[in-house]
Amino acid sequence: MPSLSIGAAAAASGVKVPTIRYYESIDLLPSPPRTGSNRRSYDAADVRRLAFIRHARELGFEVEAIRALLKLQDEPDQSCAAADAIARDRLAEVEHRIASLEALRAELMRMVEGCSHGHVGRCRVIEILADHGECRHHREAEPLALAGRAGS
Amino acid sequence: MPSLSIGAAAAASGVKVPTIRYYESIDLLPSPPRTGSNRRSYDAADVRRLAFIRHARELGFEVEAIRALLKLQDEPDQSCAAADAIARDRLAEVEHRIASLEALRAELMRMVEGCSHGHVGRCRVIEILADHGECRHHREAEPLALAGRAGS
DNA sequence: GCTACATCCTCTAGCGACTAGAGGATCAAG
DNA sequence: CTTGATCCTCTAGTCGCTAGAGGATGTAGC
Repeated sequence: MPSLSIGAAAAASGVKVPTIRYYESIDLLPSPPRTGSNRRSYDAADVRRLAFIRHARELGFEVEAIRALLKLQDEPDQSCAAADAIARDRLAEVEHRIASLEALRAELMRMVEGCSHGHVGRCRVIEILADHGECRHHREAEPLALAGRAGS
Repeated sequence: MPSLSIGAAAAASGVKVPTIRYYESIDLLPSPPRTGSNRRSYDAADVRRLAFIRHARELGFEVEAIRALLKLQDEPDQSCAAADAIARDRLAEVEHRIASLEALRAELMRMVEGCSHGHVGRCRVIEILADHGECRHHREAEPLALAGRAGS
C-alpha cells in the first residue's frame, strides 16, 4: 500500500494542502491513518477522491452536492431509485446553471461587441450595466450562479 | 432635490437595505447626507449607481471590478479599453464554465438514462469527475473560477 | 395626544469555502 | 549535524453579504 504525505497527495490531486485538511475537518474526506510522527498518510483512493472533489468544485458544485455525489460513489450498488434521484437533481442544477450562464454570456457579448474602442462616454459596457431596463436575462429573479474566486 | 430614505432607495434600485449600508461601508457608494434625525437621504444619482452595482454583481463582476467600472463611469473621457478588458475577462470565464458544464451535463444525462434499469455500478459521471485526465474540456490545468453564491 | 408599528440607526456575529499565519515538531539532504 | 522543507494544530482573515440585538425615530389611526 503506497502511502503519500499530504504534500504528495496535494501535488497528485491538485488540491492544496490546507484545503485537504479543511476537507477532512468538514468530513468530506475521511481522516487518514497517521504515521508514528503523527503525519497523515494517504493512498491512491484518497487522491482519486480529492481529484473528484476538485473537479466537482471547479464545475461549481457546492460541498453538499459533492457530498451526495461521493455517497453515490461510495455505495455503487445502492438502489437505482436513490441514485437516479441524486443524478436527476444534479442534472437539473447543471441545466439551470447553463441557462443562466448562457444568458449572461449573451449580455457580456453584447457589451464587448458594442465597445467600439472609443471613449467610455459611448461604451456599451458601462451603458448596459447602467441601464437595467436594457437587460434581457433579468426577468427571472432566480439567484444566478455567480463567480467566486480561483482555485489556486 | 428629491430625497429618498434608504428603504425607498432599496425599493427603487433593487438593492437590499443592509446591502446598501454595506456598500457604503466599503466605499462603493458615497456616504449620503443625513437628515436631522440621522437618517440617510439618497437622490436619483445614488439610485442609478446602486442599480449599476446590482446589475454588475448579477453578471458576476467582483466588487473590485465594479469599483474600477464605477471609476471609469465617473471619468467618462477615458479610453474604453479598460472597461472592455474587464468585460472580456468575464466573458472568457463564463464561456469556459459553460463548456465545462455542458460536458458534465452530457455525462449526467447518460447516467440518468443508464440508471433507469439496474445499478449505478459503473457510473460515467463519477468516473469523469474522479479522473481529471479523462475529461476533455479540462486539459489545461488553469485555475478555474469557481461558483459562488447568488446575489439576491 | 397616544398608541402601534414600521422603519431607521449602529453594532456584532455568522455563512461558505477556503487562505494565511503563528508557533512548534519532524524529516531528508549535504 | 545543521539547514531548510515539510508537517502538525490552532486561530483569524477573506469576500459579499445576511441576520439579529437593542435602541431611536417616523407615520397612521383613534
